[in-house]
Amino acid sequence: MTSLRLHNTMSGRLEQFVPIEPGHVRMYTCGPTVHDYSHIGNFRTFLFEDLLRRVLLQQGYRVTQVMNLTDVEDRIIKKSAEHGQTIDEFTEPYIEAFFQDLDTLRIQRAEHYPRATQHIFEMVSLIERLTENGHTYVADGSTYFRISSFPRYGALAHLDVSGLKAGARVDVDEYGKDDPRDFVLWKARKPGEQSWETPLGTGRPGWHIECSAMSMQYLGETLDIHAGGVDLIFPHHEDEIAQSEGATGKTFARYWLHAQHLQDATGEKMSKRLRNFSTVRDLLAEGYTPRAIRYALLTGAHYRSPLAFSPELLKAADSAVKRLDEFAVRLGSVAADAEAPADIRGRWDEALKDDLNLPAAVGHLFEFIKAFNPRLESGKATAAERAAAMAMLRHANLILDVIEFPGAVDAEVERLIAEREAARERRDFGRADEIRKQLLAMGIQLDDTKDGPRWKRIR
RNA sequence: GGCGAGUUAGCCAAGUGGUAAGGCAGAGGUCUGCAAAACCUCCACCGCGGGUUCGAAUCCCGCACUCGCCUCCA
Repeated sequence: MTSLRLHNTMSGRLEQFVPIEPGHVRMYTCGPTVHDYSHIGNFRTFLFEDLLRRVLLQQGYRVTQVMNLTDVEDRIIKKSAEHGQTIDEFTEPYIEAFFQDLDTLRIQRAEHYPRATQHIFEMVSLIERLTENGHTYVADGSTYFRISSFPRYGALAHLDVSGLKAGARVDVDEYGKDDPRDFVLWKARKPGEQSWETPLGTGRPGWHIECSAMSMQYLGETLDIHAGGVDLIFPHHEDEIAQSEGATGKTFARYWLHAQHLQDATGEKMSKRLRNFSTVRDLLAEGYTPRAIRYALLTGAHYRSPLAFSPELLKAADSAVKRLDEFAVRLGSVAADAEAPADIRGRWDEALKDDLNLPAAVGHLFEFIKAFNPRLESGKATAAERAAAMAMLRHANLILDVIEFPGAVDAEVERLIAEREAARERRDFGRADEIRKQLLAMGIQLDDTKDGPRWKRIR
């Protein structure tokens, strides 16, 4: 029995996970910028966070998760203006779509989904604290964070920021920073932009400050876990650390977890800019099932490895998921109160506790199924063994959430199957085939086995 | 240029010292009125070259290639 180990970006290694408050995990997960539909690359990260959440819950922790909705930001300002809409009018459909997609992929809801626009005051307060601590300066009506006032800057990304001088890749600033590496906390209003009147002046918050302000409001000044995609490590999370710790003097987050990117089939990062992405909606329209998408993104690779997304991956996922369904069907109806076999359950749990190694866990699960099948086939499996196997399947499904277990017996279906068996008995195969077709139309696939007919729902 | 990750079968992928999990696809087989499904079996010289070791996919050195970050980005 070992405890949960997680890879901490800050240390660059696996660490035992121990929350500040025993039994309770406070975690902050960076959410979507709602200027468009999130693509499946975004959802890979959200699925990784769902995996993390479920494993923590299964470990017996109470979890308080916060996921922000970034609803004020350059692209949103620009697009809403183009559409002649307020920020809220513009973002609302995308926020709705985001929650729909979460449901489609069976991603568990976080406890809080704070919106940036509803926490302007908290952000302003935080900036004021930073000013009191001497970390800020004002230029052209905008407030900036002075990197040089925070020596630890660069620790998370393991970047030597002294080399990050104004050079090839550091943007020529549009507002007038003292040092190109500094980042904006509060942006002065520009003509035509939606803005807020605050003690800092009329304007809007910079991108990074919302996460610091909202995480602290809902979770306190030190978080157990902060998670997101790898691309957020720098500068976003680095800036969050500077802002938060610059204000509080306390460690901002104890464990930093980052999911690797989803790539397109050619191995390039999936991104809005490259236009090489699909949305959940696209894939559904192409006929892929939600659970195939979920399974593919969740088990296709360990969360810290890049994953190349392709139709083959989805098809493989679809087949694998159906094989899990099939196993459940073959187990038949069993007692519901059984316990999973200790060995397979142990291997499954151990894999997950080893930095959420779901691909390995799934490997163990299929190994178990493979070994169990011959016993089912030969009829040697006892009722107790079948019940235990079913318990294992249900245990795994607490994480996977893709298996469709056989439903309750349907009287009409049973009647038709009996009628078909009678027809087959008298060798009236025309009638038998007719009934099989009728059942198929009802979404029931009938398979004849040597132990008699077996049916399952499809779709 | 700096930092980091990676290179395992047709595809995806686990595996950090004891002679390669698993999934998908493929081939063969069993079953079957037909069909479908299911089940079984088979399918890897672990990027290349050195080295350490009784023993290396796993450790060390070198090389090649890929990807990411260093700028908005899950």
